[in-house]
Amino acid sequence: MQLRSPSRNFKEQKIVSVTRKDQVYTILRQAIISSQLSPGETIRKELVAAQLGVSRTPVSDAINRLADEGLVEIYPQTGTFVARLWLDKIETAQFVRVALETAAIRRTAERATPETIARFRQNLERQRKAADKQDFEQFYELDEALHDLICDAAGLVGLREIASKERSQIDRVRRLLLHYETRMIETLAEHEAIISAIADRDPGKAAKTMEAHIAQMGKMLLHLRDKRPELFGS
Amino acid sequence: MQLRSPSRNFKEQKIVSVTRKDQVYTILRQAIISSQLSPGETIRKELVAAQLGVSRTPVSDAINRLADEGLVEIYPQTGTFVARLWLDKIETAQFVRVALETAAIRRTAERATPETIARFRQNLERQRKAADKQDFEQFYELDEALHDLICDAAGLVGLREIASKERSQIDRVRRLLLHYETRMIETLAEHEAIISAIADRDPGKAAKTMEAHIAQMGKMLLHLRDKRPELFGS
DNA sequence: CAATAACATCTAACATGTTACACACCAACT
DNA sequence: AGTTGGTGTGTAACATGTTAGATGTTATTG
Repeated sequence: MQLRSPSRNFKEQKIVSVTRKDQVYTILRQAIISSQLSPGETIRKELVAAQLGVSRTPVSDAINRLADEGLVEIYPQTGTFVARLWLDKIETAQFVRVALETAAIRRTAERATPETIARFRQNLERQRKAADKQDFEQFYELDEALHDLICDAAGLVGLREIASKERSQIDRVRRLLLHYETRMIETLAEHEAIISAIADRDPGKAAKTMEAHIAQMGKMLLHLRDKRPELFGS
Repeated sequence: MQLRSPSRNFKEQKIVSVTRKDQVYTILRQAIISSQLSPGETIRKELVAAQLGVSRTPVSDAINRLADEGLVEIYPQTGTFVARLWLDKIETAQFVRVALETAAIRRTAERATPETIARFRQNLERQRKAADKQDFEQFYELDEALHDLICDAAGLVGLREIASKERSQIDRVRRLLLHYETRMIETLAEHEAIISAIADRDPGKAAKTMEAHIAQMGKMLLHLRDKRPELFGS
């Protein structure tokens, strides 16, 4: 009857309520990005619900969110599938990624403290070790951590989440291109260029490297499409 | 029993299935951005469902999506509210907007045909007329249409949707700042600068204008916060 | 009288039942 | 044989019932 005063009264800060749908979302997202679930594969909500011991509702909610993110394709009254790879969408995601990241780097370069840069370098150090050991999993974990660090260093609330979401397509593609083992070295070189650029306060330099890197990735994607066309759409 | 072959068989192109949740989403989003629903206001799912003649399910789905978009705040087991204005989040949204838009403009400038530019100018023409008539509604409609045109001209699939989503916060703020009637003229000037920059293939020029514009908007937001603090969070 | 604990109330989260529709399959017809 | 139309099946979309928890209020206790 009496409406509660609009939220001024309660916790202003976002409560990190981990609901079931959040958990399901996290699990499925991880499975998709890590390619445990392959592009094109059917997702059976009911089965997922049973396996996770929840009802269909939180599963549907999680999948809706993943559909927004472009990680699953929902065909009404027909089925839900792990999103296939669409070259044009990947291109767009690359574009958005570069746009956001160069802007973030520009901003970070202006305000990075020595401690921040030290943290970057520490991350790079560990990346190098992971690359030496050919530890893909560890490498990509550090890779994402570095991107998060850069976003955080830009000092913009919520930027990390936005960037992470827009990157999800690309994160997935990267995992699929893992076996092209030269990638890690190249990626590492790119990261070093980015960090140098920040240290030197010359972000334009980093952008150049990124562009070249992406062109390279495009080529490998075409190669992958020849080998495994079933992963691709269109 | 037999799983249908994973989607290779059916329509590859996105089916524009307008489900109820899509409709509810569109209606609510429009209401929020146009400030028919004020920041901080309570949203009663059940009431909305009754008013629209649907069940609670599509309403919940739509609201979840709006929460992802940052247009509503959901407090579990407590209530759902039209998102209040958070200056730091608006700052982030501005950052993302500028990053995406300058990148898009840069790309568009490289590939814009005379026809595309003519379409831009036609839009500007109509904006000027709307500004003369003080027709806010029409003006902002054209404004959004121009941004869409620029995104489309960049030739990247899905970029328009991404940009539009990330802009929603800002679109809402703009409407709230409508009464500062000088805005339309300023916005129009900004748009003219952008289009000139594209025509001259000098996107750097447009970025400068945008920055100034945003600084101006920040000042007005602080003013609004003094006058109507209930619209703001934090 | 202040602090606190029990309670009532309202809501989102969750569970489950129902419906409508897209697609596949097969039969009939040209 | 290729095309068309009817039918069955499985799924997402939708409806509705139930549960858990957050908050405001009131009672209780020191």
